[in-house]
Amino acid sequence: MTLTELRYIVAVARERHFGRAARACHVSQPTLSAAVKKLEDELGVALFERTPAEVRVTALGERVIAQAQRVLEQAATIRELARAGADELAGPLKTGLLPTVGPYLLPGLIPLLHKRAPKMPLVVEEHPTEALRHRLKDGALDAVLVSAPFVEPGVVTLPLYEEPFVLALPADHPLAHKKSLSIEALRQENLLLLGPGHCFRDQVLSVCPVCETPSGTEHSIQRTLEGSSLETIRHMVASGVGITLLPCTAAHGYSKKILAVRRFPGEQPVRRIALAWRASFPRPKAIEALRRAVLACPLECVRFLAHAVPVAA
Amino acid sequence: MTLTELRYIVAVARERHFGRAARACHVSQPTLSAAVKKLEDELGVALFERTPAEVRVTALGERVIAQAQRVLEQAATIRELARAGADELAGPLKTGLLPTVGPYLLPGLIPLLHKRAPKMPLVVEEHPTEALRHRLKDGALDAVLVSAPFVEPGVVTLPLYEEPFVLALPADHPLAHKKSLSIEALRQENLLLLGPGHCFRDQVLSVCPVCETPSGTEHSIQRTLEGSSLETIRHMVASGVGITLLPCTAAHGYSKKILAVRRFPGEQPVRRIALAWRASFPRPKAIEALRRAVLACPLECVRFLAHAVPVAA
DNA sequence: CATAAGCGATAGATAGAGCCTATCACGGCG
DNA sequence: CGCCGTGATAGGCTCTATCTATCGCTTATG
Repeated sequence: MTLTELRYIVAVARERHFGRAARACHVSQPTLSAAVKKLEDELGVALFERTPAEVRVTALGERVIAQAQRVLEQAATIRELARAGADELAGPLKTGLLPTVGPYLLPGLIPLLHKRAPKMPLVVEEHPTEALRHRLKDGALDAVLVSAPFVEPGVVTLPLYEEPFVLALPADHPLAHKKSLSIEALRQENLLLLGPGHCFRDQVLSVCPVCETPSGTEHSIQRTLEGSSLETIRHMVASGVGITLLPCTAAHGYSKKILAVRRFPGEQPVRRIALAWRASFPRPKAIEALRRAVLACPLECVRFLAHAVPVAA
Repeated sequence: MTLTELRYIVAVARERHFGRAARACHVSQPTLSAAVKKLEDELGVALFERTPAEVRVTALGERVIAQAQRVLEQAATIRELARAGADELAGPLKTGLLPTVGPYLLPGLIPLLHKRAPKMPLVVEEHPTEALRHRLKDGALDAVLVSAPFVEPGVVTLPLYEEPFVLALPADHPLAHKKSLSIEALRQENLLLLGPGHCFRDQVLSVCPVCETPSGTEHSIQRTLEGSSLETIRHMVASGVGITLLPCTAAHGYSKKILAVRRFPGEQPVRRIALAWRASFPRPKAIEALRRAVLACPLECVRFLAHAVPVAA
């Protein structure tokens, strides 16, 4: 039994005439006759009674043809489903990003993407790098925004922008007004840090000066704040608890009279935010739309990498 | 799109593995891969995301496969319909017969046929010959029992039995006891006749003697009883209104003290009852069952023609 | 009554679809 | 680094869906 054969018997039943039915199906009359006969043989029943005057549908044929029509309708809805879903820019895109990225990127990204791909809602999750990696691999996420390097077999990674780290400190802190600023100057400062697992924490530690201690090398005086976010740390800095390094996109929002933000001179510490997706993900246009939307985001302090080349691991 | 392809994608979705799905479908893995790809190309969408670790069903794929399952179920119903209807001895057989046959044949025929083909109810209509002819040709009836000759293009006719005409008359009628009986003796009798359109009326007239009248040749004194049946005529004969000729199967039922029934000696007038059906009717076994059931009917006064050969016009 | 026309079935030929085996490319794993 | 398992690809074969041409039957018509 084939869908073609079902189309043929429905046509014959409708036209009550093999020749007309064949024309309606755009095949020759022998083709249609043979197909009908083949189906009748396969089913072991006569669907039509051929008389010289007319083609009559048997009692059983009526039921079979009604059912065939149902099958054809259902098959047609498959095509409709496909047509409706053929647009890669339709349907939710499951996206994951770092907690140190989301709050500062999404407010600009979401409206942009909604304008460019209105039928593609962005479903967003925030997780640390390793959770993002895992959820990307097992299909829970379609795309992730992480900090480079991000190497994973079967995953394509594409850097989107470089984001300098800036120093955030209370407005009345001595370093807020010192002419020359260097990383070294942080050695004796009380540095507030995100909890372990946050890649930004590790990046901060890797650029900060270390100090000698009895137990070996240690970083400057620091307080790790478990379960906190950049936002809470910023509030704490503003309230005078200590200083911190922030991605530049996370530095704004406080009055300068309370919170001072300073760039480092010369070669600045940076992180490189990259977009990553499974190489096999079947909606490349959705990825591309997301990429372009990120590049168009109003992030004033970052350096966009519009012409970076995707790298597959 | 083919039903085979739909089967394949459903299997892949179920097994989440091309190789296992191929085994489940009893085809090689490349065959299945190619078929899935062909369907995806035709629909213009990706149904599966192939990763080294596993095969993932896309969001759209989920919907397409659910729909495909529905299509396959509906297609399976066609097979079930056909299987249930493959028995030619199942389903009603639309049968028509003469009003002068039905009341005398059916009481014996129905139980016999019900025993031999329990799943084939006999749907019965009584009509005059021409109405039967018309309804047979246009498919309203599948088989008819008529009086031969019955010639019709595309229709096969097969005589089943010969039925003598007998004389019915009041028990106190002179002819009821006369030793020698001949058709000629009816010349002056009051002959009761069915209305025009009944073939039996014509058959009776064709065997009865005619008498000369001023306006030409006419039959013996007769009364045509419009809208009547053999039954009513028989009652009228019993009540003494006149005499009549009856098919022998219609002669029984009255006490001999009231209604006398006499055969004619020698060559008897007869009618030949035949079974007729469209040559193209697709249930020959149903016709054969009906034929055998008629031949097995307890009609004591008829001569069965068990070995007659079907004749197509 | 013979001829012509209409219809579905049949015959023979051809192109394509479906299927196979063998092999490749790629990632995972010891 | 080589081996295994996966799905994709290549090459070849068979079957089938389709075509054109024709037949056989029935009906309409001169």
